[in-house]
Amino acid sequence: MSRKEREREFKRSEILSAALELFAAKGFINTTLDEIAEKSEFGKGTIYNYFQNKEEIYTAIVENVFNDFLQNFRSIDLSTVTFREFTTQVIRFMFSYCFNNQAAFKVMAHKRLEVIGDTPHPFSDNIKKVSKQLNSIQTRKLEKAIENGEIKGTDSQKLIALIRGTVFSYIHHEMVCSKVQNINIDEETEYLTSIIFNGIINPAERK
Amino acid sequence: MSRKEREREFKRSEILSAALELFAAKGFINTTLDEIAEKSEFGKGTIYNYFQNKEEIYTAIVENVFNDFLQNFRSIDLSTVTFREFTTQVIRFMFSYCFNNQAAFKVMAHKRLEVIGDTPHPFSDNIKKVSKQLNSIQTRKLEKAIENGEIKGTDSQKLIALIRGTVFSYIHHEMVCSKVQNINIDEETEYLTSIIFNGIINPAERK
Amino acid sequence: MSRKEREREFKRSEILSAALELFAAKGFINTTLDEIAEKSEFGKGTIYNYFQNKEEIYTAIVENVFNDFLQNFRSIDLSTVTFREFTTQVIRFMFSYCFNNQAAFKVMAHKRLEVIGDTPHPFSDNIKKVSKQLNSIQTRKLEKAIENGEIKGTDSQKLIALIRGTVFSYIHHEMVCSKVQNINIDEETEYLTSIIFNGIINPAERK
Amino acid sequence: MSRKEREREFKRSEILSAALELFAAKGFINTTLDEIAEKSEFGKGTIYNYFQNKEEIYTAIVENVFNDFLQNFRSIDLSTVTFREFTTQVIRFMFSYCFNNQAAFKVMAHKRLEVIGDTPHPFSDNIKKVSKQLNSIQTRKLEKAIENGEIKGTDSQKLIALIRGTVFSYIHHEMVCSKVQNINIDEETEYLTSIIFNGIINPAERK
DNA sequence: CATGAATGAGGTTTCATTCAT
DNA sequence: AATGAATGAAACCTCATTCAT
Repeated sequence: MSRKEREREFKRSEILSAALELFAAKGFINTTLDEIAEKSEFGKGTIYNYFQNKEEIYTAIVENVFNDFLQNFRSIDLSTVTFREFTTQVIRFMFSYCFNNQAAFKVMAHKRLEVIGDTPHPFSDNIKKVSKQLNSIQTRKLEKAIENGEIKGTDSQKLIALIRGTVFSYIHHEMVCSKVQNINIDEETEYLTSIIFNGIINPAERK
Repeated sequence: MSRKEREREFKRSEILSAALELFAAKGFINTTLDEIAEKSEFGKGTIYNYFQNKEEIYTAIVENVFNDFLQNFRSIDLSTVTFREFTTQVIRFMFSYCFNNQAAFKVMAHKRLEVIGDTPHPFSDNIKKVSKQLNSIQTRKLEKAIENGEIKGTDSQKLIALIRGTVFSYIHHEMVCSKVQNINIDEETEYLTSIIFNGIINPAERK
Repeated sequence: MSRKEREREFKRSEILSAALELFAAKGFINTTLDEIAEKSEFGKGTIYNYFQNKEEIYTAIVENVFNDFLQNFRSIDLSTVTFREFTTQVIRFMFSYCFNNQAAFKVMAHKRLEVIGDTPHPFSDNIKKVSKQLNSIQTRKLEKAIENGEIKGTDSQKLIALIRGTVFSYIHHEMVCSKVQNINIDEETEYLTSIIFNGIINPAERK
Repeated sequence: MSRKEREREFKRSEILSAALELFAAKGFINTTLDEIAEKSEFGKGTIYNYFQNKEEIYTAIVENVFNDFLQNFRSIDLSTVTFREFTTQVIRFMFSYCFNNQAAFKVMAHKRLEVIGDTPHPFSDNIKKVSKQLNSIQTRKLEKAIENGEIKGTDSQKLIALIRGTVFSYIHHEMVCSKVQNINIDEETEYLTSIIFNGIINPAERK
C-alpha cells in the first residue's frame, strides 16, 4: 500500500470509528450525518468521498465486527478439542472483545434485533457469507461433541442459537444493565460456561 | 365507567392494536402516524385526541405488555412452590403469550435493545415500577430456592437476567429465525427448562 | 365533485400555475421547490400533499398542454376539409394558445429539446399516447391531401415534422427574440401559412 | 505561439472536446465536472487552470461552433450570388456540419432554447458579436434578393428567423427523432430548399 | 370529537469550487 | 502545472404535529 492509500485507509477508519460510537449510542436512524461529520472532524461532503451513503458506513462497521468474530472463531476452532473447551474460549473471547469494544457490541445488538420486522438494512452478501461460516464452525464442533457423547443429542441449530443468545444476553446484561466497568473475565467465563453446561441446579440435589 | 368512557377506552385500544402491529413489523421509527391512522381507520388528527404524541402510543403498548406480564407472574408466583415449577410455568406462559401475540413480543424485543444507547424512549415511571415488581417476584422466588438448596447459590440478579435472556433469545430464535409457526408448547417448555436447570451436558458424562 | 374535491382541485391548479411560470422562466432544474412553494403561497410540505415529487408537477403541466392541443386539433380536424384550411386553423390556434399562455409554450419548448440527450424526464405514457394521437390526426389529414393532389407527395412524417418545426420556430422567434407583445394573429397566421404552402419565392419569378 | 502556448492550447481543446460530448449527451446541468475531468483524462483541479468555471467551458464550446458557422457563412456569402444559391449552400453546410458534429448540434439546440427563460447562461459578448455578424450576412443577402425581385418582400428579420428555424427543426427531427444515421446530403438539401422556396403545395395546383 | 390539509424543521445527498501538496 | 481530497451550500423530500372546520 502506498502512502496515499494508507492515508486514505486511515481516514476511512477515522470516520468508521466516529460512526461506530454514534451508532452504538443512538442507533442507526437517530444518528445524523452531520453528527458523524462533526465527530470525525470532516466536512459532511468528505464522508461521501469515502462511503456511498449512510447505509454503507453502517454495513462496513458490521462487516468489520463479523470479520473479527470469524477470525477468532477459526483460531479457537483449531486450538480446542472438546465442545466445552471450545465454548469456554468462545465465551472468553466474546467477553473480552465486547468489553474492549463496547460500541461494536451495541451495534451488533441492534443488528441482531433488526432481523425483527421488515429488516431495514438487509444483510450484505458478505455478511451473510461470514455469518454462515461462523455458524458452520459452531455447528461442526457441536455435532462432533454430540457424536462422541459429550453433549446431549438434539437439534444442533437450536442449541447453537440458544448458547449464542445466552451469551449475548449475559453480556448485554452486564454491560448495559449493571453497567459493570471492570469485569473479571476469567471468573465470568467460568460462571457462564458452567451454567450453560451444568445448568443452575444445585449439584447436590441432582439424583 | 360511563358509556362515554368505555367508548373512549375502546377507541384508544383500537389505535393501540393498530400501532402494535405496525411497530412490530417495522419498528418504532419506521412506522408513520399516517400508517397508524390508516390502519386504525381514524383520522390522523383523532389520534392526537387519545395520545399526546407518537411516543406515548409506544409507551402505552409497552406498558400493556408489562402489565400482562406482571399479572401472570403474580399468579404463577402464588401457584408454585419450587423454583423449577415457577420457572417452568413462566416459560410456558412466555411461549404461549409471545406466540399468540407475536407483535407484542417483537415490540418488547425492540424495547429490550433500546436500552442500549442514550435513552431513545426512556422508560416511563410506570414501566419502571412494573419492571421492578416483576424482578422482585423472580428474585424472591429464586432467593428462597437458593436458601433451601434447590439452586446453586450465586448473585441472584445475574441469574435472573441470565434466565430471562436465555428464554427471550430462544423465543426470538424460534419465532424470527426459524419462523416456526406452530410450536409444541409443552415440548419446548420442557426442553428449555431442562437446559436451564441441567445444562447441555450429556448426563451420562457427569461424574 | 364535492366542495372538498373542487377546493382540492383548485389548490392543485394554483400550484401548477405557480410552477408553470417558474419552469417557463428558469427551466425545470433551475426551479426549486422552495420557489414553487413561495410563489404558490403554500408551505413546502403542502406541495407534497398534491404531487409526489417535483417531476410529477412538471409532468402534470406538460400533460395539460398536450391535452389542450389534442382537444383543439380534434375539433379543427372535424371542422376543416383541405389541408390548407386545417393548417391555417392549426397555426391560428397555436398562435393564440401560445401567446395567451406563454409560459406553457416555453415549457413545451424545453420539453421538445429534452428529447435530445439522456432524456431526463422520459415522456409519461399518457403524454406518449396523446402525442401519437396528435400526430395521427395531422398525418391522416396530410395523406388525404396528398392523395387528392393538394400537396406534393412525399414522406408524410417528414413533412409533418417540418411544418411543426417551422411553426414552433416562428412562434419562438416572435415571442422570445422579438419579444412581440401584441401580435396580429390573423396577419401572422396568413403570413406563415402562405410561406409554408407557397414558399418564400417571389411568385412573379416562378416559371 | 511558443511551444508552451501551443501545448496549453492543445490541452484546452482536449477538455473542450470531452465536455462537448458530455454536454451533448446529457445537457449542461446534468454533466458534472468529475465527468469532464475523467473523460478528458485530467484532474478536476487542472480544469480550473484552463477555465474559470463550468460555465466558461460551456461558453467556449458555443463560441467555437458560432465561429465555425461564421467562417463558413462568410465563404458561402462570397461564393454565391442568388439567395437561393446562398440558402442551398447554407443548408448543405449545416447538414454536413451537424451530422459530422452531432454533439455540437445538440449543444446548439440546447443553447437555442435556453434563450427561453431568464438568461440561464447569458450569451457572452463574443457570441453576441458573432451572432450579429451571422445575422447581418444573411440579412444583407436576403435584402439584396428582395430588391432584385427574387424573394417576396417582407420583414427580412422575420424571414431569416423562419428559415433558420425551419432548417434547425428539420435537422433536429432527422437526427433526434428519426435517428437517421446516414443521410444523403444532396437529396436532403434539395428537398428542404425546395420546400422553403416553393412551399409544400402541389405545383400542379398552383394557379 | 373527528378530520386531514398545512406546515417546516430536519434528514440525506450532490457537486462546483478551493487549496495544500 | 497538475492534482484530488475537502468542503458546505443548496437541493429534494419526509413526517410529527397543529389547527381551522
